[in-house]
Amino acid sequence: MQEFFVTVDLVVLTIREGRLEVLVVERKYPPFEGSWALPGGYVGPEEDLRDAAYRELSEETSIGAGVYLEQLGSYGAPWRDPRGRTVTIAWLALVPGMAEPTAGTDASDAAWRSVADFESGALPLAFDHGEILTDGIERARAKLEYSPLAAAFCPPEFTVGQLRAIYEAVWGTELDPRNFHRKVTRSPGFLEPTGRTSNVDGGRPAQLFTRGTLDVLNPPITRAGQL
Amino acid sequence: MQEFFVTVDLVVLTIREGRLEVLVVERKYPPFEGSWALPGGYVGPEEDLRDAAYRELSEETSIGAGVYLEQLGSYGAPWRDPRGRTVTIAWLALVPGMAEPTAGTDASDAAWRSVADFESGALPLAFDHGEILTDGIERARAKLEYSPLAAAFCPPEFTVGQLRAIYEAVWGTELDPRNFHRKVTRSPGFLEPTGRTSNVDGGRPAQLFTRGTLDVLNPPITRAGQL
DNA sequence: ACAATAGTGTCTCTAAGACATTATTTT
DNA sequence: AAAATAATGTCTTAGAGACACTATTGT
Repeated sequence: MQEFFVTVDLVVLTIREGRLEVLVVERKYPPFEGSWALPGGYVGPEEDLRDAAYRELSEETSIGAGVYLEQLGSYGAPWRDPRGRTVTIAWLALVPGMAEPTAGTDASDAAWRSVADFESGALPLAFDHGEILTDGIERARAKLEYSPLAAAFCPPEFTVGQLRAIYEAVWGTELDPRNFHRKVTRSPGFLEPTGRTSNVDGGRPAQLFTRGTLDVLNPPITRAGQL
Repeated sequence: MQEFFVTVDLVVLTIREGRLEVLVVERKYPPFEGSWALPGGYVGPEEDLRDAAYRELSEETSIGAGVYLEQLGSYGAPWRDPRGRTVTIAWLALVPGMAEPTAGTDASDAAWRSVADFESGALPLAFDHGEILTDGIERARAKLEYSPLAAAFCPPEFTVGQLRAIYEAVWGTELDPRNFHRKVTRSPGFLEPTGRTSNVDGGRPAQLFTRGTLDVLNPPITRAGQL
């Protein structure tokens, strides 16, 4: 009965300057020395999988509790790691835009890179991390449709305009501000008004909201068929 | 660096006599001797995860190629298996109703049991397989909404009535036959008419269809708000 | 004839998409 | 004043849900 190494790898996405970005680390030792890879590491002897993912996330960013973290899937092709038979459990984390990566404690320098660069081929990744990242991006894009998850990219209080910017960055589309406003404000439980306002973007001050308690958006926000 | 055992476990669902059923095996050795469990087993030294899942499925049922098989998730709580630190990759398989379980080649007797029994607590499962099955059932229910996956439960040619019975069995609801007919026949790519008809259920002969090429149903079939 | 199931059509209502208009701020 | 963004309202249309009605079989 074969024994395996088990790791967790993280697809950490954020929005910075209106772009969807991913956290990558530079590998300092072989294999793939000098390449970019997803952050991750070995699961501890008595550590739960989610705890391992959360620990790796804490080590690479300044992100604390309350981060959105969901399991993405497992990858275990026989030769995916030349050091030995390794199965990795990939996790998807969505973090607010102001999160800063931590300079590498464990043999890595972490940096935000744009997802557009990855998708154009300008950011090759070590191991099968390209496949994992592709799956993570698609998961995030799909989830925005039927869940209020976009708020996970936002600070605790945010405006409808900021929320719309999240959708536009993740989907790479433009959404009608008026229809979007109607949709999210009239979906009960999506947003909770705080009564406060913000005017950081110029123009009329916008109402500030916090995340509501809704967890499934029905009917969904569709990304097909709008320009 | 800890080494782990890695297994695959299968949530195999089917529809028999209008009921949603799950394939379970009786454990013949400790731990959990005599209990029911999900079918599964160890991943081979040079075996891909999907191949391992497919191999276990073939060993337990008469199902051949073309079965729908998707990864459900990984479960790796430290003490989930008393024999040692084990991570399992769970897979969801949907098989047509006539599939028969194979009497246990590897220390198990396989049987179909109704999901209703499981959900009422009448079918306790070994290890954390109850949690895995709960997740698998929910995944199947959710996927029927926005994918043409229900056809995976059907024989190669089927009627709209048979397809509707799948939805009703999986969701435990009743659907309006006329609205359902309109929905599935007017979703381009969902169904391909064969020109043939069937009248096994009495009444007017029904058109036979095969699965179409569609893979995402937009707009979805909703399970909320209909009786 | 009657029961059963298949299939079509019609009506209402919700919500998406397109877009006009007003409101409130900064420059 | 002009530009920018927020917020509300109107119109059209697609599609869900409810349900009447016709079609074609077996008993």
